[in-house]
Amino acid sequence: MEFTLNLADNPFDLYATLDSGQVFRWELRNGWWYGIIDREVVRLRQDGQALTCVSSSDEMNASFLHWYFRLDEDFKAILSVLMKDESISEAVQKYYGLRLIRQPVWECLISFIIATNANIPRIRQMISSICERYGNETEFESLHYKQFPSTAALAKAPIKELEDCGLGYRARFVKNVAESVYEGRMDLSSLSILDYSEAREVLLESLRGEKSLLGIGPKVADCVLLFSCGKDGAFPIDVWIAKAIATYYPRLLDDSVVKKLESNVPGKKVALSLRDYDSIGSAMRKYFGDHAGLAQQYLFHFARSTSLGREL
DNA sequence: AACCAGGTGAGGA
DNA sequence: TCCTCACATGGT
Repeated sequence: MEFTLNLADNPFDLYATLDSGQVFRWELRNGWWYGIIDREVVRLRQDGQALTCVSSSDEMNASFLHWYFRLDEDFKAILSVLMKDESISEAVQKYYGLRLIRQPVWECLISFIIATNANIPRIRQMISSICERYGNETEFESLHYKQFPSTAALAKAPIKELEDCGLGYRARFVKNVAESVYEGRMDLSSLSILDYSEAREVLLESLRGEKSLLGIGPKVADCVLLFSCGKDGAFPIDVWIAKAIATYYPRLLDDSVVKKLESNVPGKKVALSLRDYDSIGSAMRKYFGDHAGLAQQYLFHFARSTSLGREL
């Protein structure tokens, strides 16, 4: 299947979108972005207003791609609400057309468990390793690609093997969550139906009683809710966003929270309580509105690309 | 060679 | 409920 979408005046930046740290498996080769969405291999390229898609499956059609990249929304209207000050406006202008993606929830959940306390190149490496070892193969244009591993494959994987994929101490979290999903104790398909706080409860609380080693905290939960469950108000707070907020938006936060963020000097780490974390999320939703999550994604990408990390 | 990375859970005040 | 610390490992 091959087709070309005309983006017309619908702002879209394929590169920024796939390079913004929401997805970890897309690769740029010879001018094409190669990716695997569920079972299907796809290659994409953007030439101005034209977005060309080639894949082996008829399911990878224009309407799916619209859904996946959220091209059917009134993006300009959403952005105009977000651009309330100089800081966010600069970030939006720099990566204009960066979109949130609707990615498969299982892959997203495992990916962001793996992402804890690691940098993006290493996250990509770890995910690539588990796909290589546990993923089913798909052929495309006479090359072989690996799908993201099934719940069964990761649930049954020995912890030692997962550690060998470079996961380190994350191995037991991945196996534990995989078992929970595989055995039906955690229902990922319910998340997009529930509202934000209900869905968050499912991720954070559903297994607390029986097992304490889960690996899903508020940040991982927010990533899943934002990047694959359509909870547009979710506002994941990682070290980069914490720096960005301390720099650009201290006026929106309680003094005590600002002090904690500012005390994040070399050698120390952000130690936000759940209460503080949630208060920041609420403040940002109040300020940016229902699409605060998109603002978060621009600020994240912007913070990482500037010298924010070194200067603070 | 240290320090850091899309954080979280355990344990103790 | 909050704070501190360990955690595996590779990037910078």
